Amino acid sequence: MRRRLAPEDRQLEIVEAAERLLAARGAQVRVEDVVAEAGAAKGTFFRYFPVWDDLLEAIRRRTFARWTERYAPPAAGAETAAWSSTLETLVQAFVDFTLSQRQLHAVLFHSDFASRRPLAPQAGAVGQLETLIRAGQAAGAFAPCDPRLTASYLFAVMHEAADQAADGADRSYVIEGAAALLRRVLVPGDAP
Amino acid sequence: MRRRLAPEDRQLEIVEAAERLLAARGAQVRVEDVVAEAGAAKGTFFRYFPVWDDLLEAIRRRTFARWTERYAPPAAGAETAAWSSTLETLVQAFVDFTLSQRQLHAVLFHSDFASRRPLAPQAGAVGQLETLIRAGQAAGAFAPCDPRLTASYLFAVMHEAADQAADGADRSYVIEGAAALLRRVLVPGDAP
Amino acid sequence: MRRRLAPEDRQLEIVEAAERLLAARGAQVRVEDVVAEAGAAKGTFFRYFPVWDDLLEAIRRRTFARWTERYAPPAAGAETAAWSSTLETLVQAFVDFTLSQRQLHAVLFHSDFASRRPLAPQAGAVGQLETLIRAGQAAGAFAPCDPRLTASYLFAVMHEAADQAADGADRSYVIEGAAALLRRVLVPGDAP
Amino acid sequence: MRRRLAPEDRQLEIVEAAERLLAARGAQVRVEDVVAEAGAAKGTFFRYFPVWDDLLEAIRRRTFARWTERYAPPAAGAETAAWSSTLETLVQAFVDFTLSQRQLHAVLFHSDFASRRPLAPQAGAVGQLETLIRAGQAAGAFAPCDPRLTASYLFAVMHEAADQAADGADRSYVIEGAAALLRRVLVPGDAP
DNA sequence: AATGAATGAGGTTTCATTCAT
DNA sequence: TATGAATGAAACCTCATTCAT
Repeated sequence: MRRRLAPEDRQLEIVEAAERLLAARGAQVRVEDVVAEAGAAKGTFFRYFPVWDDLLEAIRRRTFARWTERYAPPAAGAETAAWSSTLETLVQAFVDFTLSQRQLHAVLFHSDFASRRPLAPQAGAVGQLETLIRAGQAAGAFAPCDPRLTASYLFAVMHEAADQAADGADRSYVIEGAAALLRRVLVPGDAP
Repeated sequence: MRRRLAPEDRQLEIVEAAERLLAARGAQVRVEDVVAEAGAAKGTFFRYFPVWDDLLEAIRRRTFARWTERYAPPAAGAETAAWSSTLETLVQAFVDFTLSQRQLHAVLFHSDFASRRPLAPQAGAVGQLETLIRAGQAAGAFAPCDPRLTASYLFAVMHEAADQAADGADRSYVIEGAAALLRRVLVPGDAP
Repeated sequence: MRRRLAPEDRQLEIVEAAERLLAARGAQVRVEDVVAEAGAAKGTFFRYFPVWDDLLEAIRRRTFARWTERYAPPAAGAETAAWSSTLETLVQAFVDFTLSQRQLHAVLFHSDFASRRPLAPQAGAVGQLETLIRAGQAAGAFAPCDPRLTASYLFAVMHEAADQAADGADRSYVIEGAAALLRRVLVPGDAP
Repeated sequence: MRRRLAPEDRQLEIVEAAERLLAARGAQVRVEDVVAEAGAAKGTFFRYFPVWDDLLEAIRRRTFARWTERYAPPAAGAETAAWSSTLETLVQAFVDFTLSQRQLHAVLFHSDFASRRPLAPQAGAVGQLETLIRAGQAAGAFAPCDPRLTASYLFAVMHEAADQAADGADRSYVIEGAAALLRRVLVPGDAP
């Protein structure tokens, strides 16, 4: 049963099959499962992803793209009166996005893969947060600080919020807590 | 070549051998390597650690103990005039401690093991930080907040600082940045 | 169904199983076949022969040993009046020995293995022939020549005789032809 | 990028590409490498050579042709006063020819291919040697013997000489040794 | 005739874990 | 309690060959 496809299409089928399985079963997925789900042969898998981690990297890229689609930060120079609520929206979106794909999240960001294939520092939500901080500073709404370093720290907080929620903590509570933390760090005069 | 030892001694030999190897070679270490280093037989290993993760858990416990030895937080009720510098000392100690055992850190906290065997929320440095926050609040030096949740968030920041330093960022710079963040969050009136 | 054996015994079982299969089916044999025949598990095979060629090398050694058992050259210094018939006996023994294990011979000496794992020059029948030549020369029965080089050439002839016989040529005829050739080369005054 | 060629030209391109690669990298060469080098598609390869061994057979034929070009034996009935030096020339030419394409030689004559696709007995240098022996006998210069069988034996010696040289033995020495052996076998009264 | 994506059996190797001794 | 041989599922990967286009 040989189906000939354009390489991009075939690759896409494999990636989507893998995403489906990883979302459902987490790290237990094997090459064999993926090709079964994708209706392809083993050799075909290795044509597109010579090493398993290559697949995970592709999935990570897609996940970032999906996130960017879901949450677009205010454009630089935007007249945003309410920077505080922007922060809250961000945290909320991030936590919900992460919760919506727990298992996949664990595979991509809490596994050996994550240390074998480190991310560029400006990739994904961290880079986005950095951009947001720069915009807020340019607008005079955020306190001065190293945007990149602060972004990595505050992203760690958001990430932790998502992990807490995934572990059963109350979603709104952790979101509000994290958002408050971000406000205190970024917004001058934000009193406890 | 059978060496009879008290069970605790035998177990200790194995753990220490494993620590040595994990510190040097990270995640590549196998049961076989450990028993070779420890001078024990494979079956003996599994008597003490029925599955591999049990060994890692034991090592994690020891690592926490070592950390507690190295950094003791101010006792509750202590008269600490300088809570800000307490925070800085903590961040610094934590980053240095983590850097001193990078490979081991990666295995314990950035690998599949970490998600297979989640930590109790109050374990290790997080619990310590929670205690510290409560003490600061009791002394009226820290702003009111949920100590446990805030501890988990701020620990995430410290952890990120250590990872940044491990990735080659300037140690003092990331420490200072993280300490500043902790101050802003905890100390009322800490202006940017 | 776990059978615990002394390592040598288990290794022997595997080698013997492999020999049986190689003799019967030639180069088509796979690890899986061998372990099935030997009643062992795949992992057991690789404990003893980390690489397939290691197995073939072991079999080659055994084959040489078996040959040495079957044909012992005259001891150095022996009073052998009839060096010519010694040569004939040698050729005949060699051809018959080779014919008795054609398939195995092909695998060991006419396959990629042979070039991947070259033989020491004095190994097996070549070394034996060298010894024989030296003995004949010491007895004044053989013409002077480089014993090692000549041995390698005359062994090539014997080998070719065996291959011819394996290919269907008349056994006695090729043996007599090869023996005559050896005589002409080694025995002074042997007229055509 | 489809290039239309006369079938013979296309086939020739493939064979030449394969020869180049086999000469350089020996048995590691894959169909994929060959078509890349030849600028053809995989399917095209199999149009001309339905199985890989067909390619090797074609190359073997070309190698024989090249050899015949390089070394032409004295025509039957030629007046060759110096049959001994003819033998020496032959050995020398053969060893040098073989050395000039070691890797290719190994693939063609010391690999599984050689046993999967046996040669006709009169092919190549063996047949040539047979012809030479017949000519020498016709001229009364060589002793009587079965020309075909003797040719196969003496060719084995030449082959071994080439292998020795390829393994690092002194070229002139092994050539002289082999030539002397051929003389002793073929030329009556050639004393040691 | 040409292309190159797809196939899938084959093969090597690893290693946590088991269990006979 | 200790030993270490044995297990076997997995994982990874290759590559000659096929065949839809």
